Amino acid sequence: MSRKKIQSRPPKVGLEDRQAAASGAANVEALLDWFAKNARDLPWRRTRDPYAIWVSEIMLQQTQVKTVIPYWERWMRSLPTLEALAQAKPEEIHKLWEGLGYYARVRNMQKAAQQILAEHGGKFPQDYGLILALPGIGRYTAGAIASIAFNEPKPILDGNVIRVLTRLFDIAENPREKATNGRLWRLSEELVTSAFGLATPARTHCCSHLNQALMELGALICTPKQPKCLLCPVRTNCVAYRTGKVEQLPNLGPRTAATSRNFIAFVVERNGRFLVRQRPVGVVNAHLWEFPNLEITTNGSDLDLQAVAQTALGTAPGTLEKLCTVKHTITRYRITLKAFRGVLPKPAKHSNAEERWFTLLELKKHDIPSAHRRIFEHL
DNA sequence: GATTCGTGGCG
DNA sequence: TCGCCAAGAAT
Repeated sequence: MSRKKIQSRPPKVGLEDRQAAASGAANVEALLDWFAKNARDLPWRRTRDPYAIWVSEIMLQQTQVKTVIPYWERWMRSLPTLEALAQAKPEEIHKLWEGLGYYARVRNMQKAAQQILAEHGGKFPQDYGLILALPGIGRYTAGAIASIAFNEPKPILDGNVIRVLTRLFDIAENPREKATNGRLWRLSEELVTSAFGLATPARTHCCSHLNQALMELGALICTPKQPKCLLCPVRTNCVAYRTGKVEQLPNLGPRTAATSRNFIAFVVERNGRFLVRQRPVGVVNAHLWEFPNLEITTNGSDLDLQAVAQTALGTAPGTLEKLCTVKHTITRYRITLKAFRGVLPKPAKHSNAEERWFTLLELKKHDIPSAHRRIFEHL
């Protein structure tokens, strides 16, 4: 014991967090008890299969639980094993992902599955460093899989945990700044390490449950607005609660403002088929199919529709009738997409983009970005 | 470190 | 309606 003091390396946890660490064990006990009674019955909580947990974690990146549930269930029915994913056709995995967004996630997942087959004999690696080395897996996801599937004492830090910890320890600095972010990771590590020490024969999932408890608390109690502090298991230790600053945290700073953009899309038909193009690699929604469209900079009142059609299609349909207007937001752009429908007498002569004429049935089977899928619903 | 990558839920 | 935000990663 005294040897430890003699070593006297700089403390991993800063002075400001000494007190926090001291109350750590109490917080961990309270969180584990609360989680045991209040955890939602989510489908991926019924398994400890690392593959199934991995799939859930990738889907849950920047995506709400409610949205993910049906996707996860469909995915696990279609591709129940790592081998199935590794061998699946790219079109199949894209279709299973359609509507979830961030499509690089699903391509990275298949790459990782193939890598696991090649390098780890098809067994999902248990070692944190090996998990972290897989494509599409960063520090958060590696920690989540290591702790949830294998009960390893690895920390996690996501939007929920940032909110819980900045409030619990009254951290007013911006969590996105490097120093503050590092401090939050260390606090998270303190908690999961403390949980690891509480393992008993009756409690064999301490790290898994502690990490999930932090996120569950953020999702159910320690919410961004109108947090339910009176129901919080750690409110007596929560500095922001005691000082009435809960709603002011976390301090994430200003967001980049949204800008408006306008697009015109053309739904052209010929012999019962519709013209679509595949978006090239390197742009938003790469690989997905959409109706030919063009961004316009005018406000639309003095728009020469035939000229726009000429540019977008290489030829102009005789008549164009308005089909629908779709509004959607993608990252920092507020997009208004006006769709017009027409018949093309001759084949459009065409651009470099991959181009097809699909029947409605074929269209339904392909991966289409959300905005264009809403146009499709009007057909 | 700042940007980019989608989409939908919710107040 | 509109802005915020969600089990982040890659570049």
